[in-house]
Amino acid sequence: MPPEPPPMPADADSPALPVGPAFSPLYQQIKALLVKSLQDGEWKPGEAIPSELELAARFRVSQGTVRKAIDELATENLLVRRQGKGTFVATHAEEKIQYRFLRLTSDDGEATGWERHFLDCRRMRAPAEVSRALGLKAGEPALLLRRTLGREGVPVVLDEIWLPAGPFKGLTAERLAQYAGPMYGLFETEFGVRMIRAEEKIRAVAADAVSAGLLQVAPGYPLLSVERLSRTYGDQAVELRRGLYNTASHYYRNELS
Amino acid sequence: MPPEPPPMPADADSPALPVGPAFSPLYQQIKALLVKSLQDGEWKPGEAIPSELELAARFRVSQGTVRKAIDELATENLLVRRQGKGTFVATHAEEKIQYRFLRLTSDDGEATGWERHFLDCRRMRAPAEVSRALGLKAGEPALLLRRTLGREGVPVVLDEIWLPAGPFKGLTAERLAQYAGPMYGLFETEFGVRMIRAEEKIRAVAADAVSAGLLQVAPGYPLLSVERLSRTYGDQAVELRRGLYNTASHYYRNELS
DNA sequence: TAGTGGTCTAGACCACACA
DNA sequence: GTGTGGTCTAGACCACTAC
Repeated sequence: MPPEPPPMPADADSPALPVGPAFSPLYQQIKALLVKSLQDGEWKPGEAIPSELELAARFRVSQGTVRKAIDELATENLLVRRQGKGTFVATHAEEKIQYRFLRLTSDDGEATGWERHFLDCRRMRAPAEVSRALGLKAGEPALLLRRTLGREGVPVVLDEIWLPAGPFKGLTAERLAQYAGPMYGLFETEFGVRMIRAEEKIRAVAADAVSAGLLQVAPGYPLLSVERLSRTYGDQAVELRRGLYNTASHYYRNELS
Repeated sequence: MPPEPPPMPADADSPALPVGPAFSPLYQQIKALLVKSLQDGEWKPGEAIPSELELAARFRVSQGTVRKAIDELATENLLVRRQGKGTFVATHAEEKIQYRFLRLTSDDGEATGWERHFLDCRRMRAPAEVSRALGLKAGEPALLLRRTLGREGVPVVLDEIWLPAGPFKGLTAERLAQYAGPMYGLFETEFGVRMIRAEEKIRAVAADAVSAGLLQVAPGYPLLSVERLSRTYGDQAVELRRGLYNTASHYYRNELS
């Protein structure tokens, strides 16, 4: 559906409304069309999208307009540009930097990978708070997954992960254990769910008995509580996760500007 | 100093070096010139910089090239664009959103301001760790400032702030107390030090006796420890701060993508 | 050599703010 | 109305990658 060649504001259909004119630049419309193609699976994670000139021809706009749309999608990490090669759909699998969303760094800047250990994966009724966050209907089932991440035999992270049962039908701890690479990579390739962005709420809490046992610390030990709500295209929430981090030899890094 | 009008790569001066050609796009050079003008104080925080056309004429490049340079500085929060009005130097003072770098949010989304209380401001020899972070020479003096931020009479944040004594000569707790607005605003207007970006390292810790007293919690209570290194132009570190946050009814928010 | 993204230009017109 | 930033176009050339 090519938009009108002359860049006109979407014309007001109702003359005396108090709301704004809802003007939308062409490149924003192109951007929305690109997101729709991503959402519809026209291009899959890791694949190249058509070249800028092809897209310009398809949408009947100039290359510069397509470029601006892609630029924004690239800064939002939906796309990745590679000079001389093309523009690619971002992916959590096959990435050099694994665990794109995990902001935990070791005090000594070592780069060894994480030792993963899946505890269990149960299907159950979601608590009201989880249902609300994930937009589930009352009584709709969810999956509760627990796992740890460790370094040199010592557990550092304990994650409790809530997922809507529908899109993740067939997910088991065994399946996760045998998949090499980050969890979000498996979600992409096996369930077609792509994590685009997330919000985290961070607090300091005292370890309860269960968490203390799993993280090998004393009850009451201060832990970082990281509550993450992850979203896919269209800002739809698809994961609620609560991580407990032992920050004795790791820290959560953040950059401000 | 206008760069060469023909956009040529800075020509290789050493033919057989294994290093790259150090090609730098024109708009990056313009960007560097703009940063230099900011650093030299040609335009002060809150002021407007010249229009894009003026800058294009000054640097002998097209408006589009200036635009791209400004775009990047705007996304880095060094400049703020306001359609129809101009482009302005970012400031911590006179901002609608005060405390630009404080990522602490109340559980109920209330927007009441912070109650500030300055405890003391002492000039002293900086510990080695602080000297290293701030790039001070051995024995060079520093200021140690302590303060709390509270809501409804309850302290929530305890900050311990290290500053190089030189640039902040004359800073006292009294002066801070009588200044309305965020501390970084005063740093800008009174000392010409502008905080541009910062890195934070976040951990969970147990309250020690002193902190517990000041934050009105029991010793051992879990607190969020936020260590912030703030930088000014040229990535020079100018502040090392350690905040202890009571996250009983507040959380540190972060967005991932 | 061909194809991709990256840079740069020049000019037109639009949306917004302010006097 | 004038000046500002914002959008859009068309075309040229450069840098990088792969064949």
